[in-house]
Amino acid sequence: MALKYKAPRGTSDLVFPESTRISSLLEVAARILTLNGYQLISTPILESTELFRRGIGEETDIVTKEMYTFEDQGGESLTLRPEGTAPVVRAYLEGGLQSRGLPQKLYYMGPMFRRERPQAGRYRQFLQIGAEAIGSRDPFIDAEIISISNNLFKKLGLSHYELLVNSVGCAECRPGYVRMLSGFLEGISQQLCGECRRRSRENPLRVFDCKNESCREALARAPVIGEQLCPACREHFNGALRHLERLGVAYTIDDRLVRGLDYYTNTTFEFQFEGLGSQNTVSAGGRYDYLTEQLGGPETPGVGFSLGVERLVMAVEAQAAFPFSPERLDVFVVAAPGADRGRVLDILTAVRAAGVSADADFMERGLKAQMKQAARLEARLVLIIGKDELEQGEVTLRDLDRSKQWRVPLSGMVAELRRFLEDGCFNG
RNA sequence: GUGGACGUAGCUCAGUUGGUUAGAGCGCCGGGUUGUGGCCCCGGAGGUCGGGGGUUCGAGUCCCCUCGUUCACCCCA
Repeated sequence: MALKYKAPRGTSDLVFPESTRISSLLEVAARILTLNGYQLISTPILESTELFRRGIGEETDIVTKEMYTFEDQGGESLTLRPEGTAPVVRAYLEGGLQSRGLPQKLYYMGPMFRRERPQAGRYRQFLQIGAEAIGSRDPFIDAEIISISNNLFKKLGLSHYELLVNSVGCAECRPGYVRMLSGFLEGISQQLCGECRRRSRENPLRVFDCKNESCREALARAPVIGEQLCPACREHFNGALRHLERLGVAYTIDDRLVRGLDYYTNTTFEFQFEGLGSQNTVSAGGRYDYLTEQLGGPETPGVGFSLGVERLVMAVEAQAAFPFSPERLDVFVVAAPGADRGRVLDILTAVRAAGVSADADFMERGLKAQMKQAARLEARLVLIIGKDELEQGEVTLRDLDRSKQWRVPLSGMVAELRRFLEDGCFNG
């Protein structure tokens, strides 16, 4: 209990069976992504600090107080990645991926790091699955990006969630809107909570996140971005919505939906779930048409999403029985009196070589304890070898689920194992 | 960064108005005579009661500090 070493705050160890659940979730996600033409990209967990400062925005919470930043021995400032989009765009530029043709459709899975106070659904190291489509401005690809999360949720049997979408405009229309909103906020500042007054100055769009009743009332008549979009943005947004409808993805327009990262333009979206506590966004993202330039590249549009795997797991646990069962051990080899360890090793090796998973006792336990171990591991079969079997050139197989056992000649052992594991019964 | 709740065996928890060697269930290890798991019975290992300080003849029980966990705010995946 008073252990000296513990996992750092906000991090955790993933052990069986959670570890296998996560890996099958990742597999399902990868399949869907691949099905949609996205290819895996893996970028370093470490990037130059400047990449995030420029990419995410100097004034964002992430950059100002949540990054794990340090100087390495050479005096270079590095940061544990707090998100995946900026690194992927950096890799796109650095690797000259545009020469492979556009759009580049890339996905990633891996840990992200943010130094926040942990709570339900929020960790300092967390897993994200994300995808980026770089090079296309077509609203169809916005819809595709959004539908991928939706497909994954459906595949996992999830239903109690809501997709919120909005458009935050572009360099043409957003500044005008922000000025209008600021003006409005000044007028009603008396009615706002201290927190909202601070936000009015620093990041006006965020006032819409306030849960305070009186603030919400005061904001009821606030100008809304949807009404201030320039014609191009309006058309783009409508296009994305039409495509979503065609894809059968249900959405709700939330004209107060604002995302925290500076790079978003046009389409933004969030999938919110019931029953997850206060961190209920499982997947979110949007378009970022200026990010590439921001990072020193040519003007290139892009759109993407990122999905919190731990939150996804919470959603699955809250709503559905987990749709995947872990793979069982096929065979546990038990040494009965008369069989030495060499024999066990020979059989183990032969069975494994045949592609059948197998394990055995490594604690020098007695027969009974070995049986117990086999049961604990939920092996489908126990293979017993002892004096009798050796004398007759056979092995005993025992079906733990049905408590039935039978003998087969050593020469036909592998074939019988395969037959049993396929048919699931002892008598073919 | 702010606030609330909680910290007793690997896990879930008991622990009476502060009183002698700190308990249960589950789990783990072993046994219940010949080579067989799950049920049952018996036995065993395992705790500086998160840590430090204080009050007291005496503290798991009271007080202070500290660390940690957790939930919420903030923010976000």
